[in-house]
Amino acid sequence: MIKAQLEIQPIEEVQSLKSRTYEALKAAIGAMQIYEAGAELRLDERALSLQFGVSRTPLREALAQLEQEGLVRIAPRRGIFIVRKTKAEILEMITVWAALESMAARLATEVASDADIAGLHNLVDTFDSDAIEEHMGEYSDANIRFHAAIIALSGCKLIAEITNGLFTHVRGIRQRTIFEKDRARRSIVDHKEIIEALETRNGERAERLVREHTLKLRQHVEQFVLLD
Amino acid sequence: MIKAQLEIQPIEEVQSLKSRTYEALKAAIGAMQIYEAGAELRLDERALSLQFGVSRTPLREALAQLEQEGLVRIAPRRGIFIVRKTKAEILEMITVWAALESMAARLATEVASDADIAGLHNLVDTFDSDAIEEHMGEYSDANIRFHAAIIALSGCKLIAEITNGLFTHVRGIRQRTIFEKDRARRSIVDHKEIIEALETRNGERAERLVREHTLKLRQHVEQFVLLD
DNA sequence: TTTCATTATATGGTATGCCAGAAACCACCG
DNA sequence: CGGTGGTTTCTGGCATACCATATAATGAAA
Repeated sequence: MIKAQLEIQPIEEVQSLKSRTYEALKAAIGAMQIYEAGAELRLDERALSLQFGVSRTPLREALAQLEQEGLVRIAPRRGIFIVRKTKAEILEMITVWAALESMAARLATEVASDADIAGLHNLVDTFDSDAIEEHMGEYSDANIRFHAAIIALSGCKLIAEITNGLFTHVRGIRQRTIFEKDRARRSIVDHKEIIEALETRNGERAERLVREHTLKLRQHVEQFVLLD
Repeated sequence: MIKAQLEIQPIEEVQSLKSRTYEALKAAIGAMQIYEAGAELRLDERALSLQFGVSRTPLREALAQLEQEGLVRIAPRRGIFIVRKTKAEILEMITVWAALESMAARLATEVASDADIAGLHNLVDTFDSDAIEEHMGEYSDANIRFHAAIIALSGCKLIAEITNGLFTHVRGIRQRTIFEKDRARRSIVDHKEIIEALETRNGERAERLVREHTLKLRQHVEQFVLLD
């Protein structure tokens, strides 16, 4: 079929330097191992301005946004510092995550289609075998995507937005978190139960399972992860 | 008891123009009836800069933060607009609120002191009488404070932070929301049940009651409040 | 040598000016 | 009278210069 229509391409929307700088900074901070001892947590406006090739004005606007988001702290005439979350704050984030994702699961039982729920199996069944410990990296990713999928199934954009924001902070911790073999295996069992609850449209149960699952993570972090 | 100690007052920390402008703008937007028909939603940088008596630079940084927070939308070379939340977005906010406050109630049963829980009675028992409809304004305030108190009792700063952020958006709606007589009365009954669940340290029940209570509000808004 | 005051410098805070794009306006032409 | 093209104006984006303060460096006095 020949297209007689003019190919309208979404116009090359060149974003503002502010937003591009914001994205770049956020990515850079995310990729940084800020919890390593001796990590350089200070940002230099002028140096960054040179590195990004933009003036200080859009850079500062981007920094103001990151400050609002809690990723950096701007100390007047002292410096700009990447924020290291305390363990207590991390635990609170996981708690909030538990609250939101469990609500998402409840919503999913009400609004998600059977097909969409069935799609969750792809993120779990793959790791059905006993050789979980050999695929820790992949499992970790699938784990993340599983939880993101439940949130997506709820159809609640706001929950997705907030948890995304939290993930930005927790991401750094996650890499330090070594999942013990039993945790990974138990996690898969949990996930299967969650899927079952969703499939049977059991909102109460889905909510409870998701909450308890995430609170297990909370307790694990509280007990075994060292910070500060 | 005479204080022999020097009274250390938190030094008059004159904040930056950026943060003061941020606060002022946020308050101004909050006080504005943005959902009135014909409300002026456009902000003019230069005009604001004159009104606040600051240059455009700190003003723009404040606006960047408000944009990050979702209160305004900055359209490049088009204008700066106060964001009007859609009804769907309001409903999502209430949903998130339900998730967070119910988790807060659960936490409160675990960590709050008996005395603090008992303090909740002050925010409910006052309106025990039948003449609720004559004190709608006060009840509305007490209602808000009741829910804020539960969140405070949880000890989770993050939940308080997020719900505060949501409140900024919902505040405008709240004034348009006319609580029917039955809703107010039923609300008080709910609150009493919630207090009882907290007092008996029944986490499951407290969580459920708070969730259902807030979801009632959600349904009410969905059904009766007109937006857009 | 240590300490404290002074000075220098570095760094974020703010003001200002210019630029580019979008919208409004207007005149010309069909 | 209506539409189209050009011009003006309005508005936010960005760069730059200067300012104020915190900190480092320095030197003089104890």
